[in-house]
Amino acid sequence: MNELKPASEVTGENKTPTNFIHTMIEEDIRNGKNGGRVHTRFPPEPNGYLHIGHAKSICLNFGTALKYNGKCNLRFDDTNPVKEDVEYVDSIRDDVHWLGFDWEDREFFASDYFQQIYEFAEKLILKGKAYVCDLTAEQIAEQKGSPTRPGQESPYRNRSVEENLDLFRRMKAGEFAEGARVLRAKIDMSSPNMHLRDPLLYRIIHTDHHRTGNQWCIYPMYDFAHGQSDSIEGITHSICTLEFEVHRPLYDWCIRELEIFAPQQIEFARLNITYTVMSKRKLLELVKNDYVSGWDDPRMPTISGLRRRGYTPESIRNFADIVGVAKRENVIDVGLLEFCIREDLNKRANRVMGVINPVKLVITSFPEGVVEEMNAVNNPEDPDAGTRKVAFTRELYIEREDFMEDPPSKFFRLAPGREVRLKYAYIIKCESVVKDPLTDEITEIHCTHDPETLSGRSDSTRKVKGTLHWVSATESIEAEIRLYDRLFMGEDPEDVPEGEDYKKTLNPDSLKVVKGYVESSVANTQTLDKYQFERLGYFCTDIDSKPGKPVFNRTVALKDSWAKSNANK
RNA sequence: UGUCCGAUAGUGUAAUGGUAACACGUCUGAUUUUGGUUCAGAAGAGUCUAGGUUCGAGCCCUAGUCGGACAACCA
Repeated sequence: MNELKPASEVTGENKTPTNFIHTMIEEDIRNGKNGGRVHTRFPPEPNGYLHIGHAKSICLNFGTALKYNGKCNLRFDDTNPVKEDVEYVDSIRDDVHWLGFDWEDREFFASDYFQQIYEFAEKLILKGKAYVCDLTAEQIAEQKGSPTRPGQESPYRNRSVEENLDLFRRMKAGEFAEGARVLRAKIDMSSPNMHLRDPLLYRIIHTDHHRTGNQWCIYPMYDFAHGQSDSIEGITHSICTLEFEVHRPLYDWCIRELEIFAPQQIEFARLNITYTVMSKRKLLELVKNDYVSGWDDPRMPTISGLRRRGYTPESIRNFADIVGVAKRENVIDVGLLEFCIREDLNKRANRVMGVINPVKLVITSFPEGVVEEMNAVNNPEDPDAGTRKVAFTRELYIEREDFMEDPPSKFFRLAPGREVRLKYAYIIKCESVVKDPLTDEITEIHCTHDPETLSGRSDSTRKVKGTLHWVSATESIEAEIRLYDRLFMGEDPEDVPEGEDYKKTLNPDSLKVVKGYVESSVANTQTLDKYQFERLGYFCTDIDSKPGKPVFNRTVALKDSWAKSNANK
């Protein structure tokens, strides 16, 4: 079910998500810019796990390349050794791949270009466009001014080319302490754009890099690495999120001063989803402080979390298509994501019966010790999925919510004196209930069955309002069921009273673990197998699942118009 | 008091000077051995405001309003 398809089959061509980026690209192609070539890149920093917002970017970048017969590179933007780690590199590779995209042999690292970028820096120094500055971080910040107030020029701004070159080379040689000096671009301290006020290009960091080890002790800043990397790779369209819009003049400045190939940076609005947070910093905090079990906790909006939750790559790609690409800030209703996975799983997931809040039901008219094999359809949406047998016995479990002693008129399920069909089995009638004398809790429901109504029989045409799922009390297997709800209680977790923190809005009931029973056909279930538990929702086998002791995650519940109409009252 | 960006049904996204469409959501009804699916249908915006250009403006221009981004040796 999750087999990887070639990238060429997964998206692009047939779907036409017309958006402003594609409009721009088509114009570039028409004008013969870059010889009509389209080359994009997905440039994550390996300092955390990818989330659904990255998925949107991945689909955009790889999808765009596919659509215009171009290429898309995977490039790790690893210019800050103190935050980055190989663990993240590996997870990013896995996630992009799992989503269904292939970067072939074009896996790059900004750190691959450190030497080249260093030479770019020397070139700038030689041109008199960069200088070594000895000010402290605090002093630089102070002299930067504010958006409405111009900055002041550094006293080191007019060092000679020779002195700058000498100092920069000694920075590289490790002669100076961390933070002692930086290389700065010489642009305009009174520019209305803060990023043009002599931005930092290089800083000294005496930390081993996950790829280059101790080879370097100076590292380029984002602004002096990203555009250069794009240029080196021949990226034609460098797609990024809105917050980099103000960086674009600097991006262009560097390219122009360096006189190298000029990619075009295009910005789009990042994805936001209701009831979740989408920043690596916050997600990292949730992981580090054990608010969740890890980056792949099924409640996390990470790709690995969604995967473990039971989402399919197809559903996520489709979601990325549906939400569209634009420049205005947006918040997508999490219901749309749920729609996408239901739509996909409805077609693909086999049905199975499982009871997650069991109450015993005894068919008093059915003989003891007899096991009747009922025929069940695996997937009504897919005739090729075939059928299976489900064991029916005198004692069964049904869902506690499927019985009411004193039901409202619109309740179609079981109640004293009422009839329902047991799916794939008989119509039964409730005769009595047994209660715990102490708690008044119903412990057993006693019913009789009508043997003439066996499912599938030509003469079993009697109609009843309700059909219940069930499981044999003796032939089913016990399972751990993990029921997930949204991680945060409020639509916007950031929307908290002054001085409070988004973590205050964490939903204490986002995970409920229950013991349930499932039909024995799933005894040999494998990790990530997906099912629809009839009438309940879509479930997927968790990595914690063991043979004989299955564990299922609820991916998403089925739509429930009954529950909804009740909730509205 | 700065610069940049944005503003279209509840939420998103289209409409590229010709009279607002699609998806999700909502609401009906039909079918259904899943209160699922499917099918049929409905309601819901006159495009932030004010001017202007034009035969004609959601699209172009101007001003304003509101929202966002920008002052990390992060990316």
